[in-house]
Amino acid sequence: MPELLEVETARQALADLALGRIIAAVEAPDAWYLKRGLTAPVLRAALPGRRFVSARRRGKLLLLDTTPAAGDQPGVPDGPTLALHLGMTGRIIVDGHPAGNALLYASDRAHAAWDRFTVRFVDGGFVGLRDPRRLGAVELDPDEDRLGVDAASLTAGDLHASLPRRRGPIKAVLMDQSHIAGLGNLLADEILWRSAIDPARPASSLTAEERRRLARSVRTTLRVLGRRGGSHTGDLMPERQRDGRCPLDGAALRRDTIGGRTSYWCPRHQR
DNA sequence: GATGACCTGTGA
DNA sequence: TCACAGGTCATC
Repeated sequence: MPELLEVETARQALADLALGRIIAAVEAPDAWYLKRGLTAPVLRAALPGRRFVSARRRGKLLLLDTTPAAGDQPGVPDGPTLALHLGMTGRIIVDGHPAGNALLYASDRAHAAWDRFTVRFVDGGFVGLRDPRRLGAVELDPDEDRLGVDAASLTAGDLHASLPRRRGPIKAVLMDQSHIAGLGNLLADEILWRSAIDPARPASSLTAEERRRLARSVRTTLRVLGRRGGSHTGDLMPERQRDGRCPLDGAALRRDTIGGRTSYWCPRHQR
């Protein structure tokens, strides 16, 4: 479950290790993995000869900008932008080393068949996307604005502007990538638990004070769990099971489907 | 806005 | 053996 924090770890690895190296070849053996009309021949025409010049992230989407053409000096992004999505079980591999910790719900083994996409460099190294479950994706020049504000820079003002107009459960709104980008199921549950807000509450029913509390909780949760090592290090995580109990007050946690996802929450202090 | 499909490894 | 994990998209 790579959420914002895991994708950010991958972004840092790419920024540290993948920039400035000349691309030699692209391997895209799984056509289904290429989205929005992209094909392997298009990639092979677009990338070799260029270098990655910056590694960005918007929500859960990784973005690698490239230099204009072969021979041009690195530093000026003017070529196509390669977008990588990790889906549920994707991991970035740089020169054979996986970026970040092993994922929950995903095998930590390496199968050649799981290498869905690889960019090889002239120097012999490579950047790869390994994904057992095939729920990730590769795009070229994606529409970045289909994603909302990145959760890492969310402000109370953003929530004041949007939540009063939204009817759906607050948890579904937090996970709507076109509204706020980067939060997945685990982070959303942890944030709402820390905010003491019932995940099924209509977003429009939150008071201004609750919106402020929620925005603060998004920042705090990302910072704390980021330091601990990822989305799976939340206080609520060990109790995400049947018969789980609230780490705050000991109440029996509820397990409900909210926003289409399994949600754990405390009916005593989340209101 | 809610639901099911996609995909496949894992563990009960 | 089979429910379940869940990010995203198509469809209702």
